[in-house]
Amino acid sequence: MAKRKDLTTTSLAMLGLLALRPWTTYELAQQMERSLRNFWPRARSKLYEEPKHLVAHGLAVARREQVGRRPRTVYAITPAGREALREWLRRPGAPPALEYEAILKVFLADQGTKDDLLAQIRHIRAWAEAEQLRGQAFLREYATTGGPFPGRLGIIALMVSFLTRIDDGIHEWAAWAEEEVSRWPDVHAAPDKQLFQRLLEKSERHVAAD
Amino acid sequence: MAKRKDLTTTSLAMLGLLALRPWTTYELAQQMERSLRNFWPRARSKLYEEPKHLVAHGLAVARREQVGRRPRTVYAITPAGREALREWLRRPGAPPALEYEAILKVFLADQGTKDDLLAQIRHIRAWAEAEQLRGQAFLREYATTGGPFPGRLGIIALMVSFLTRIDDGIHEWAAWAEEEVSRWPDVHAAPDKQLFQRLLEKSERHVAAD
DNA sequence: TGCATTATCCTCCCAATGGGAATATCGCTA
DNA sequence: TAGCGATATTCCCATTGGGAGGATAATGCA
Repeated sequence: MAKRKDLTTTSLAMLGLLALRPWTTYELAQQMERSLRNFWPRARSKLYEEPKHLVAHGLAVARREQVGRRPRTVYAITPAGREALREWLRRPGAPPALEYEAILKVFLADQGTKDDLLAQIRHIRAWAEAEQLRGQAFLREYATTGGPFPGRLGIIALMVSFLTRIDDGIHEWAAWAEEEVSRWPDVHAAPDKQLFQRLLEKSERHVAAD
Repeated sequence: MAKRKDLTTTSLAMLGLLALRPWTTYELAQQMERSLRNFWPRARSKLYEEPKHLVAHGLAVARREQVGRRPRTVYAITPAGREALREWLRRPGAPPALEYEAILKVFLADQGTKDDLLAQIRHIRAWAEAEQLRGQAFLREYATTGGPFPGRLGIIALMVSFLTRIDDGIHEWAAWAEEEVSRWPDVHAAPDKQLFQRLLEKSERHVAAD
C-alpha cells in the first residue's frame, strides 16, 4: 500500500512536523488542524495516508506501539527525510490561493438587496473580529509559556504576524465597506466619479513608499 | 447527464455571471479565470459541466448556435434562476480558506538555512509587487473606460479594495520579515524577550481602535 | 494569396481531495 | 458502573484538479 504517487506538498508539510519531533498519526493530524489549517488546510481523513507515503519513500520510519489493547503508530523522520525536506525548502513555494465564498457573494451582490450586502459584510467583519481574538489568545499563551519549541520562536513570530495582518486587512476592509455601502441608496450605486482614479493613486503611493 | 447532485457554490457563481448577461460556456470559463480566480479558483475543465447542472435544475436555458461549422452553446438565466440566486445571496457565505505553499515553507524554515528563508521571503515579496502592478493596470482600465457593467462599479470598487488590501498586506509583511530576518544570526534566533507581548499589545490597540 | 498562429469550443480521463460515517479502545468523572 | 470525551484509525464516494486531446474559426503577416 501507499506505493506509487509522488510526494505532495501535504507530504512535505507532515515531514516538516516530523523534523521537530516524532508524533503519532493522530497527533500529526491534530497539528495539521491546529496550526497548518490557516495556510495549508487539508481534510482530516487524508492525513492518515501521508505518513505511509513518507515511509514508502524512506523519509520516515514507523514504530507500532500499544496503549493497553489499542495500537498506535509513532512516526519519526530519517536522515534521508531531513535531506528531502532541506531540498524542498530551497525551492520557491507556490503563490497563495484564496477561496472565499462570502466575498464571492459580495461580488454578486448587485443581484440581491442592499440589506443582504450589508449583512454579508457584517458577517465577514464578525468573523474577522473572532479571528483577532483567537490570535490574541494564541499570543497571550506564547507570551507567558514560550511555547513548546523555543528554537522556533522567531519563525512563530513571523507566522503570527502574517496571519494577523491578513485578519486585520479583512477586518479593516469590512469596516470600511460597511461604512461605504451604508451611504449608498442601493446596490447599484455608482461610486463617485474619481473613485477609481483615487484608488489608483493610493495604490501608487503605497507601492512607491516601500 | 448532469442529473443528480445539488448545486455547489461554483454553480451559483456561474449563475451569478449569467444574471449579468447571457454567455457562451467559453466566455463563462474565461470570466471565471479573469475575475473569480482571485476568490473562487476552479479548474477550467470543470467549468463546462456547471451550466448543464443549472439547466437540469431549471435555473438556466441553453441555446445551441452555429459559428460556421462549429457549434456553441449560449446560456441564459431563467426567472427561477434569479430567485435561486437571490435566495443564496441572503445566506452568509463560508469563511476564507487560504492555501499558501510559500508561507508553509516559511513555517518550516528552521529546517533549512537562513538564506533559503530570505530567498523565500523575497520571492513572496516579488509576487506581491507583481500583483500590485496587475491591480494598478486593472484600476487604470476602469478609471478610463468605466468597465462593461456601469451598474456594478460600486461593487467592483469594493472588490478591488479588498484584493489590493490582501496584496498590500502580504507585501508589507514580506518587507518587514525580510528586514527582521536579515538581522537574525540564523533561523533559530530567539526574538527579543517581549516580542510576543508587543505583538499582543499591538493587536489589542488595533482591535480597540475600530 | 497562403500560412501559421491564436482564439474559440468543447470532451474525456485519472489520480487526488473533501467530508462524512463507522469502529473501537482508553481514561476520567459523576 | 455507566457514560462521555479523547485517542486512534479505516473506509467510502462524489467531487475536484489538472492535463491531454481535438476540432474549427479568425487573425496577423509575408
